[in-house]
Amino acid sequence: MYKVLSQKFYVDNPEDVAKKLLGKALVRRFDSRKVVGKIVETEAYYSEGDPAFRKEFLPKISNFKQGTTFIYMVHANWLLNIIAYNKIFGGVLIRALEPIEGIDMMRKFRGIDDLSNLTNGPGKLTVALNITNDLNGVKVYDRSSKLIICSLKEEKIEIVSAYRVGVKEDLDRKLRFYIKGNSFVSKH
DNA sequence: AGGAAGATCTACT
DNA sequence: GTAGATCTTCCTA
Repeated sequence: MYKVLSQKFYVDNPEDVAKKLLGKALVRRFDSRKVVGKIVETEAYYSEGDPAFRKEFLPKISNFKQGTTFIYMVHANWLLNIIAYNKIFGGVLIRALEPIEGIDMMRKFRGIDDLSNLTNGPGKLTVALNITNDLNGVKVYDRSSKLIICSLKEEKIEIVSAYRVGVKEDLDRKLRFYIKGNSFVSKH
């Protein structure tokens, strides 16, 4: 049902990968079950010329290949990024999901029932999929990983571009992308 | 030891 | 929808 995207998918500008990831499935595998969400909101970050990029991370991650995860803590939340770049090193922050499968497990991990509040934010979705530090550096293009990204049935979507959320100093470019009309987007 | 960080929750207008 | 408190790890001194 889910087809894993190859590593090539992530060899591209963060900006383009961020757009291409919309509508794809983020799959969290457990021993016998899985939790799946459709990616509905992303943001692109560049390691150069981007004030919002946290340079102090660079020494640790600059050798990360395209298609690996980079997970870090901000304000008591684990945030999930996928390394993606062509020339200039960068990544894509996954900001929101639409729950597809394993919704009961998401509810359990989040400790709440409200479906619309399970995965509509970068820190919420990591809780809902039980993503923490120990999934840092995982290959999302390897089907044996605990976290993978797959294609879903093609759907026609409209992409909205916007300024990034929460960054202290943003660029004069719209690097946040989300699926128009989707109710799981974190901020409209 | 202290501060910063790309967020979330709650309690309001 | 905004404002303020608080969340936890990591980095710098």
